[in-house]
Amino acid sequence: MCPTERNDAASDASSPTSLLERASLVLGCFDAEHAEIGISDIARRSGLAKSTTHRLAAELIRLGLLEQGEGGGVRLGLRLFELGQLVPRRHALHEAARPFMEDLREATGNNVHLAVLDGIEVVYVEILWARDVQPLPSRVGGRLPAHATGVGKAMLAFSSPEVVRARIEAGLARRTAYTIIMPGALTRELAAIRASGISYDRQESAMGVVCAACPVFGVDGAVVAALSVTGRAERLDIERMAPAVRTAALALSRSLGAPTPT
Amino acid sequence: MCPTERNDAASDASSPTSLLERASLVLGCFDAEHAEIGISDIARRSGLAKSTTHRLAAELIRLGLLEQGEGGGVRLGLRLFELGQLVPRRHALHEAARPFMEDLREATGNNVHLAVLDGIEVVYVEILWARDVQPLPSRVGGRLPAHATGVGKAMLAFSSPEVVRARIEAGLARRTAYTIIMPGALTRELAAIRASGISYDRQESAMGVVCAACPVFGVDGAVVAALSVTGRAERLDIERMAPAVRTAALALSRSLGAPTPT
DNA sequence: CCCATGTGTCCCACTGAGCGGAACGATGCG
DNA sequence: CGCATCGTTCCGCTCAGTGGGACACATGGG
Repeated sequence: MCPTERNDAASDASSPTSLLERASLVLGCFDAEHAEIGISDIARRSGLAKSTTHRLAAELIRLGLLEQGEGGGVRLGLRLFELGQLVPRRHALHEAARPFMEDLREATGNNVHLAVLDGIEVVYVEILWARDVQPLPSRVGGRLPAHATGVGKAMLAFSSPEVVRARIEAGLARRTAYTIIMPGALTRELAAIRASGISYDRQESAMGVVCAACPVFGVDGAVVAALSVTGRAERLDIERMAPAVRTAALALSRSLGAPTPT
Repeated sequence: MCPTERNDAASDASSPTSLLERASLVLGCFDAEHAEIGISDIARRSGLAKSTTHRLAAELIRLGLLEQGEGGGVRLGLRLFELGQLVPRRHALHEAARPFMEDLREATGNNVHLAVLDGIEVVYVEILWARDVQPLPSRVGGRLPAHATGVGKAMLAFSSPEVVRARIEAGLARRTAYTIIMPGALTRELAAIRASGISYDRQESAMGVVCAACPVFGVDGAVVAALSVTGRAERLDIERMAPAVRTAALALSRSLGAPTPT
């Protein structure tokens, strides 16, 4: 429903100039809720001409980036999954972080998240679910604005001022009643995180969801990721989780070759 | 080393006509061993002109499909990981198969693989490693010729004759001394698998690696995946594993809504 | 029953996006 | 120092890609 508004938000107003941009627009039409889409639907969402979409889709299918679905529509192809598994930012972290994440789940009994910063947004790279799987909105490969998540704030706090400025200038979109939307409030929050080394999310990204997060540093001392323990507000005491998260994040940072913090 | 031969194998001899094909060639230059590559290197591998490669890479970076590496080169971007997580063929299976795969690892104590058939090759969708992680060559997102793997033969055996013919016509490449390379031998092997419901890999894909695999069926009764228990030849008695693999595959098929086999 | 509206597919004249040879400055190795 | 190779930039030519329009087919309401 409301099939035309996606394009307005995605491609601003200018028609895409390059073919690759058009193809990228087509790929961007898919999400977790829309796994298989028809040609006309894609054309509508992406704002491309139907004939263009058709030809583009046919080519993408030939390359394995899309594939013919069962309901006559098309869906993302296995080749994308293959390529996705090779992404270094994800791969290297995945390997290194896995044991520490398992420790953290064992110690806290809660959901453990690993995320990286991509520009001004966070991308979840790995999630370990707690034993009693309580459905959380987060998803591996999912993308959220950095200012509205625990892991995002943890990484922003230790990023360059340019990144923080870019985040603010792009707008601090509200996600819940608790989301930090004032630039001044965000700056103060980041200073507090920098001082304490721990970042809390008190229902700022989704109602009823809280987390405690810590930054993870790489060889050059720059922040490369963030770890968090996440759960439902009524069950999880995030202050009590802080030491465990911090310990795991420090251990992971050390194993990545980060210089020992002063 | 030998930087020019990749292109000869990948793009046959004809220069790629479409821009998307060129971009796909660039993305295809990356693998597990080559996570970050320079522009000139990509140009050499893909057979494209250096200026073309440069412009292409810049655009792919703009779209998030590539990103600037640390050593001056470029690497696959996070957006590819994102898209890869949305691939339905992987996603739906992943969710459904996980508990059965864990059962199987628990029951056998060995490595459990889940793979799907993509054309005439298999792609590993999920791998659960045994407690004592003995390094196997398989990798999530990895791709192998179907005729040379246990999971591949399991799926070929229950695929349409056209798929089998396509596999044979594309050539039964040898991977080890035990790989089935004669079309007649493959046809006979597939008939045996069809009869018994179980497929064995006796060091046919890699020396020292054996597995027992079973097909997994979907709603329409067509094969959608394969499960296997894999291990090192000197430690794993694959005949003893067969009942467990078969049980898990049947249970998974049933949970996917497959019609009960006659 | 037909018409209206949806789908996926195909055609083709026009044009501007992309190609790649060439040249550039920076770096590094012998 | 010269030579090689790196990433980057420029620019004229040309053919790949565009998109409006037409088509066959399925659906479903009057």
